[in-house]
Amino acid sequence: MATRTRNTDGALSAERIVGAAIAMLDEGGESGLTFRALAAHLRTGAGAIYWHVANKDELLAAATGEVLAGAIAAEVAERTPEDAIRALAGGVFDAIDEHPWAGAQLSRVPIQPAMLRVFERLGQQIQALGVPAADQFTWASALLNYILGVAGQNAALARAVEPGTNRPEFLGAVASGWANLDAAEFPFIRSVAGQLPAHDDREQFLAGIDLILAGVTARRDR
Amino acid sequence: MATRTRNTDGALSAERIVGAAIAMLDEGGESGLTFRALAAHLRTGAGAIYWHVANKDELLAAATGEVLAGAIAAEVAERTPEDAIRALAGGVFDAIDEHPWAGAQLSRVPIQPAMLRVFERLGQQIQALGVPAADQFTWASALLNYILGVAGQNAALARAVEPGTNRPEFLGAVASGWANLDAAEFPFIRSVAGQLPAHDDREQFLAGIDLILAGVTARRDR
DNA sequence: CCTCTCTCTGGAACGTTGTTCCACACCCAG
DNA sequence: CTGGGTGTGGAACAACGTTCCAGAGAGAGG
Repeated sequence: MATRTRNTDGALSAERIVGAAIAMLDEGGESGLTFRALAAHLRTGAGAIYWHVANKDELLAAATGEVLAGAIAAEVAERTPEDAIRALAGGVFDAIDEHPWAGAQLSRVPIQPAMLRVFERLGQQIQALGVPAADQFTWASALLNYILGVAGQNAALARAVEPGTNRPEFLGAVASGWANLDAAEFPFIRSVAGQLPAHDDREQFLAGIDLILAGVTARRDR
Repeated sequence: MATRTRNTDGALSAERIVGAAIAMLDEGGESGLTFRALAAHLRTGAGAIYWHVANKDELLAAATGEVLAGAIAAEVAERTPEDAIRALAGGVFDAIDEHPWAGAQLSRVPIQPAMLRVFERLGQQIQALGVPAADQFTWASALLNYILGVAGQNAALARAVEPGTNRPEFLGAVASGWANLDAAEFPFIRSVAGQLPAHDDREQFLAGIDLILAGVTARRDR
């Protein structure tokens, strides 16, 4: 019944473990987080970590939730529902752009607590837009799935680029590959290859959000 | 210079390996494919497989490409561009719904050859819809990312449900969890929880496609 | 003050994985 | 007949997530 907290300064805790995990994931990517390296980084053993964290999946989920917390905490209550959705989606994008491993996690597991909050916010704004009740679930899910798709592709790109080259160099190589595809079979991809290296990911992501929002208002007013 | 093919009947080949890999992935999910089990299934050793396949990533990519080939081969040249996009997206959905592991692969790696063909088809129909040149790349990417997001979530759900329960039972449990969330914080999710167990994934996916297409025509005619 | 117990630690050990290595069989060209 | 390239399969390696366990440390109760 007594105070069972023995938290001295240097003690292990779930928070310290998650924090160290985030640091290692940011530095070494998804493959940079192992229990051995994490234990070494915390100057302890692998077994001690399991006292505070059930397994690696839970650790990844906690790290992703932590990284997304900032994007979710942002206030709304201002401007239009469209702007609120844009701000929320942009915040999520910034988080997964800064921590690509979190994007991979989001698109790999079913909806987890942090993303459930995002879904709730999206749904509330969809409701505020006056969408018929029968369409709210489907249209909010469309927004969520689009966000998750971008999250996964962002992480995939980050994983593919990391070796030695930098991003524009990598995209330039992909673009020249696209430009050399068969002209009869890939006319569209050849025509857009030039836009690939210079395009702004965040801007393109938000343009997709706007496209879906345009569909929402068009269908609602049908 | 001579015919260097020694292909007798029981010999190993990349095609046989990919075929066996697909069978094992379909039966045991993403964790059901190991080089040892694959070697045993093919009555050979793990080392022999590496003569025909570079590594596991390449094997997964080939298996995913094979599974998507049918969806890509479907003809177009009929009806409206909207219908062509719906048919293509529906074909991709059917493939990843039947082989969830392929959906996970698509959302985990950068665009690969099979998906590049899907992107090409999407872009051609976006062009056929009369979309301004400056928006074609972005809007086709929006469609692709939405498809990839659904692919990833489908795979995540399939991985979460497999233990012993079946799908409606699992979704019912998730829905009752949603219904018991805090009323003040999660009004939207509580209001849509009832739709979760009975909803049709394919129908909802195509409704999302329609939503984006509505945005395309609305923005185009702005 | 002693001792019991519960929390927490850290390193060894286990089983499995992807991958590499290598000795060896097979078969066609010379 | 014989050499070398093509293909095979099983042993071996390094790394991983996870489990196990002996024990340190501190507070509670006698």
